[in-house]
Amino acid sequence: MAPMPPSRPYHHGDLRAALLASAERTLREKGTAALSLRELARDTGVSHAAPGRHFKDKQALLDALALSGFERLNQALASADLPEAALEPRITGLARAYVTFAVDNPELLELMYSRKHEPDIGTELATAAELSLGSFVLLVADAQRRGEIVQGDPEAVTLAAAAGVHGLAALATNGTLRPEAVLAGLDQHIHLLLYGLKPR
Amino acid sequence: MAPMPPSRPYHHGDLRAALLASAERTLREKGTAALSLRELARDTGVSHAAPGRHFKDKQALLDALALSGFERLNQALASADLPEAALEPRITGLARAYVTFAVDNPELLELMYSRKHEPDIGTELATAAELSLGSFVLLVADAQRRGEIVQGDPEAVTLAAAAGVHGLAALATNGTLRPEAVLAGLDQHIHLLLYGLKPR
DNA sequence: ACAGCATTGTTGTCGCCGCCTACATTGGCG
DNA sequence: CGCCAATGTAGGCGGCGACAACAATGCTGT
Repeated sequence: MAPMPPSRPYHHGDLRAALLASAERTLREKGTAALSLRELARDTGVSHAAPGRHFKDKQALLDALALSGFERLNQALASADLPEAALEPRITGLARAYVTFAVDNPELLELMYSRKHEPDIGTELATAAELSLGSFVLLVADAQRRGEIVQGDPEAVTLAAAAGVHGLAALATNGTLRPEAVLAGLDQHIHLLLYGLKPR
Repeated sequence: MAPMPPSRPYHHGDLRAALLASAERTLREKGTAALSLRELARDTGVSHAAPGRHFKDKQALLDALALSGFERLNQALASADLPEAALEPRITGLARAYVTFAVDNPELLELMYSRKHEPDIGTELATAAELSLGSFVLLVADAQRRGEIVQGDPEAVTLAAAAGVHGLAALATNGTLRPEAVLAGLDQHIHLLLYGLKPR
């Protein structure tokens, strides 16, 4: 019998993208710990060393995943922002977009914020991460200009908002809180953030 | 030549505790990823299978580490709480204790909140985690009784405070923010939390 | 005292992993 | 059209987690 002609050409065409797609699928289904380059290669139908041509090591693949995660998160935040809206609906929308992304991509979010990235891509990742905060920075700047928000160090004000939202996302993601409960209580949460815990 | 008599008796005495101590040291120095049962065994001077007698698998060891982490965190929070103090200094003290623990034990904190625990110890861990929130629950209850804090669903109010503090700790821990900067801005952060972002 | 047993530690092995090197195939450029 | 860089393959190395079979030890009941 003549050997079957290979159904797939020797060169894959876009192995890098295929690997990233498969990796993200595995990440979503079985978690970061279950991600192995060899299994990834098997799933993609290439040899166990092929991924090494596109990612110098496993961490490089994780970095690439994290980067694409930030890109999607930033896109989601940008789409959700309503620069013309009043403060409360605007920040609520941003927060909802952030928490929704977190709940939909818990493992990816953990990866994005895991403090173990290669130094070089680290700068690229840091840029993307700062861009995520960018929506909140803009919001605070606009609101301060309109007098809708307390004056004072914009960085501190932004941090207060971002930390609250990120903390909520983290607690919803790591199983401490039920994601639906967090999303359901989001409006109230933002209200408390804006009006404070002290009675007025 | 007669073989050297073993300097250490065949039975270690308290291998479990020794493993946990060594593991936490490694965790602090080289991170979770660098934790291997075999290296742990070597460092402790036992065979590579000995840890298996005390932890059924690697996850069981991680669970035990996380549990001890919660115990120390809860102790730190309990010590830092000043039930007689006014709201703002009291919550600031708690927040400082929480963030300080986070900054001093970043890898451990990540482990504590990693959503990958064995189901059985999971309940034990969940209990310990709820205990951590307990300090904040108490604080909110007291403050509501004294009228120092907004009325309404105590759970929502507690969550607002806890999410803010946890988010701050997370951002300080994962490299997004400089830990010193977070600790330095903590008083202001708590003030914003209490008085809100809206001008009064 | 001591036999029997559960506990705890050891040795050896299996399969999987990440990473490396040497080699094969391919596509593109001069 | 020939050469070279890019991309994929095959094989191997050391380390890992898990398991099984075996050995040393301490405990307990009589």
